[in-house]
Amino acid sequence: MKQKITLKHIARELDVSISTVSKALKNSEEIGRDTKDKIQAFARLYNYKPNNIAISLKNKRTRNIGVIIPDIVHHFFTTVFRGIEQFANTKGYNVIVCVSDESFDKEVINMEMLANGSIDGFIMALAGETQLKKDFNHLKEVTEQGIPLVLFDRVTDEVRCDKVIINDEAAAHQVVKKLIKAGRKRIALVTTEDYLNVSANRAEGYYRALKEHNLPIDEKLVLELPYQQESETLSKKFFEDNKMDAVLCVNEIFAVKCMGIAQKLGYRIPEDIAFVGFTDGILSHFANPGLTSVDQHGQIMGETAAQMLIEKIERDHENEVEEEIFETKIIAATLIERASTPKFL
Amino acid sequence: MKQKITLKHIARELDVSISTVSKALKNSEEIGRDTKDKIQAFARLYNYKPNNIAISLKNKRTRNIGVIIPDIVHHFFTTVFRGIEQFANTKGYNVIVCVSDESFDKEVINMEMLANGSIDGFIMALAGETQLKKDFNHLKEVTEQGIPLVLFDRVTDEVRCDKVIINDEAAAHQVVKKLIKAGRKRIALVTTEDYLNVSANRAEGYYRALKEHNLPIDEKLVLELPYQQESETLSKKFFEDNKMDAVLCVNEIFAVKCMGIAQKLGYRIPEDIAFVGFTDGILSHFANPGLTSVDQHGQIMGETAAQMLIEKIERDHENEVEEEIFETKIIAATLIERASTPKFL
DNA sequence: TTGTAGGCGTTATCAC
DNA sequence: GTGATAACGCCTACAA
Repeated sequence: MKQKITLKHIARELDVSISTVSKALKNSEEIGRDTKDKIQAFARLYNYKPNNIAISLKNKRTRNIGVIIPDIVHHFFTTVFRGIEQFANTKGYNVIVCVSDESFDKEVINMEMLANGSIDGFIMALAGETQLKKDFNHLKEVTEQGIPLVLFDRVTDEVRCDKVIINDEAAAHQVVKKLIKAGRKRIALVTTEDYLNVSANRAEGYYRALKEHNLPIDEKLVLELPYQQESETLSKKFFEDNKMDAVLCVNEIFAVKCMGIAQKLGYRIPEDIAFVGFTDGILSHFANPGLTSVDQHGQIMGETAAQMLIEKIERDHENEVEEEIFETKIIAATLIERASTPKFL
Repeated sequence: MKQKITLKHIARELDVSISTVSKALKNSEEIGRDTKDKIQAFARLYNYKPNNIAISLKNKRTRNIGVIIPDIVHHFFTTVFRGIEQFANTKGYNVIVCVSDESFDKEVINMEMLANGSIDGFIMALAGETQLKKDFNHLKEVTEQGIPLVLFDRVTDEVRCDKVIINDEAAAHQVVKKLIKAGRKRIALVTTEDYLNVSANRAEGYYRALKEHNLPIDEKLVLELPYQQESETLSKKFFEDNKMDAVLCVNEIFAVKCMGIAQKLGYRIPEDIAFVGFTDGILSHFANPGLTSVDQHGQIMGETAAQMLIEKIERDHENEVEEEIFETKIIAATLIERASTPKFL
């Protein structure tokens, strides 16, 4: 087992000082040709690589970015993560991921852990519990310490930091409008409890479109399902009890489930009922019929977040002074049309 | 912006030495009650937290584990990752993820990057390109440096290290046997190019079952699809040109695609053709009909890998000496039966 | 051209 | 009881 070699080892072997070695390996002009050659050859031979930790300590920067997301087994977050990872990598950053599991406590613990020097900045989407609790002190502490933070998707107005979101409200609004123009009149909404800001925004877009077209708002056509739990009976009852000709779901899982139920009840899709989901993932793609779905461009969101974060990190590192300017970037969602809706114009 | 406070700051403020502060915060018996109280109170007030990087440098351990996987937007890997992350977290470890994107070069770069002090050990699944190239020097170097390594799923015999795999061969064998017992005679296999060891193993199980039951092996019933690429035409032709009554696919995406094609061609599932996939993910669950699928227990695999790795890390850290004993743990896959197959006994 | 010294933040050993 | 010192591995301003 050949241990990692350090500057000290090289210095001892070659009988020079540590700083000479350090400079030689940086090809400094200060050092003489022969010594440089000798040292560089030796370093190559023993495959010397500087120790990241030591450099981090010295430079007070780790080139790690911390990502905290509610769930990793979830297409959207996974996609965002890929965007973050890819962009970060091109800039020489590594990514440390922690999963909050929708739990406030885990989010806090993970943040504190990483904030003690492990990372140069955070990218995160709030846990459901955090949004419910509306307690953002852990975020505020981190930003007060001068650690850059970028929130995406699940964000809050109560923390001053950079944000990346999609235009949920507008996307939902546009979808419903298209459904109305296609002649649908009884349009249902299947959503989660509304403490998730994204669901709330999508619901608003839904309501706005109905109002604009003078369609009655029928609360019976709005179904709230528990987030990430089976609830077959609730949804079944919903479709048995109500007549509708279109359904907007705030995620693709709800959409695919509901399509299945509707199909079992004998409805034809999209002739009798049209379906639209959010999160254009693998399910939408392979559903039968294919599910028309709002693509949230997770990867772009991730890249954008990573870019904003890294820019801030590097700016902080150069200028001591810091004018606190925060941006919120909005990614435009796009509708992917498939067979679960009639052709829109 | 209140900067992070260090031992030094506390020492200066309270006019004691750094080592006194360090000891006081560890509640050392050496330090007097009053000084301890004073220091602890001050530390709490200013929310002192030791700097992870400094501790890492001192202790030569980071409490980070490096995970390198071919793809994160992939249900199986995601599930494994969740297992790793959860287990690691309970043991106080963080996880740094790098995605190799099936590329040999990226795998090498990422490994080298992390190996320079950023992590205490690796968990990884080999990139497709690496398996094709059969070049494992980067793995060998890392293990020679004494960094623990656990391979999972995509493993190789050429590297001596701990491994976690599922019994792919046996699982495929069992599935095919069940299909035969259910009266199926022309059983097809849809697989990837065979440099992916998992696909190769599954194919072997398939062949073995056929042989054991004296069924002819018809190479026309074996379809090799390019990994992760659309290939609608290839598969369509396959179903048009061949008669079969069952299909085993090495992943759920292939299975769902094929089911769709078969359905369009007018076959009833499972009456005319039964379908079984590997990777019991979201697609199998929501497919129509539900896809019978081999559950690879990704999460358990991840937990197991993390446990093996962390045990080795901690053992290494205590005993200087190291007897090189490597294990390969085999996770038993289980078959999740759904509507795409006839009821098995 | 090369080396010394100090520091990044922490801990452990040993001296006072 | 408390503090000085050295060390982890690296970098750099300054001396020689």
